[in-house]
Amino acid sequence: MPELPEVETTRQGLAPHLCGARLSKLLIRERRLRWPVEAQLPRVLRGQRLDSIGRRGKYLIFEFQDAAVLIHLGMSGSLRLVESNVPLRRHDHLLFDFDNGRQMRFHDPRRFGSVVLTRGQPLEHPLLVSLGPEPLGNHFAGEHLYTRSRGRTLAVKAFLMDAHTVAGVGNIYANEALYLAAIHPARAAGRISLQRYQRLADGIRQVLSAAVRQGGTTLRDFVNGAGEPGYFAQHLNVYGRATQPCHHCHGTIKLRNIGQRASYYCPQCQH
DNA sequence: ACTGGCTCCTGAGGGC
DNA sequence: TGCCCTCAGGAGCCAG
Repeated sequence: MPELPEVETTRQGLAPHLCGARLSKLLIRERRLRWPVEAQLPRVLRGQRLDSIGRRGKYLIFEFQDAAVLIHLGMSGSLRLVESNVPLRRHDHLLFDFDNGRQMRFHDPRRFGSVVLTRGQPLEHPLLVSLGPEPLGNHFAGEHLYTRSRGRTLAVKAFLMDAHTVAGVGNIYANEALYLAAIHPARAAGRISLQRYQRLADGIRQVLSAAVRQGGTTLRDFVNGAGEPGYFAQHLNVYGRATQPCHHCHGTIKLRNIGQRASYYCPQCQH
């Protein structure tokens, strides 16, 4: 499942090979993604130079001269650079050919991902404009979490995973950050002190930046732009470790559903 | 304004 | 061994 570190890993892998190149051809093989891929996409982008690849939360922003493309990887999506003579795989839905000979393939078995065209300021697009702060940016701190959570009764883990609270913190890293901050995932968001939220913000930064350094977490099939896996899985403290011993207290890691999502935690360490 | 539930989809994995 | 069934999971959307 691509989360922020996997998306950032993808961005860093693609940018050096594609920025500055012109899109020579775009083939849409399957337009039924989260939203139907706009039929005009190839016509609008053809011949345009790719100026940059940015990221906002889990959205990648491909900025061309006169338009931008927002790509979300959903939970099974990936973008890979290949030689154009590499055989197509099932679920290779979009093929982007660039004039430097590179081809980028959007692959997504479950089709929860999206490829959206925007002609205006990408950051003002409805999908991006109301996102919370970037967790690895300069404006993210415990004060923000504390202020936003006053009066809220939902579980802190669901609060964290809401992209309007903070952008890009998904299930794996929400579990890990709450463990680092010793906060129980089911605790009501509005009943956590400023001091504990500061510790949580630190935990989020810590776990996300470590995962970016490791090239992301490969659980099942995540690969970067070159088709390589990430190595953060071996640093996970709780995610996927139900019934195994806590690294801190040696108690047993528990699994339970919170907000319809698998939540892993140490009942002894987290309150 | 919040909150929880539904929805899209496929492949992995468990049960028999 | 192989088939069938269940279900996870991001996040937009909607109803209460």
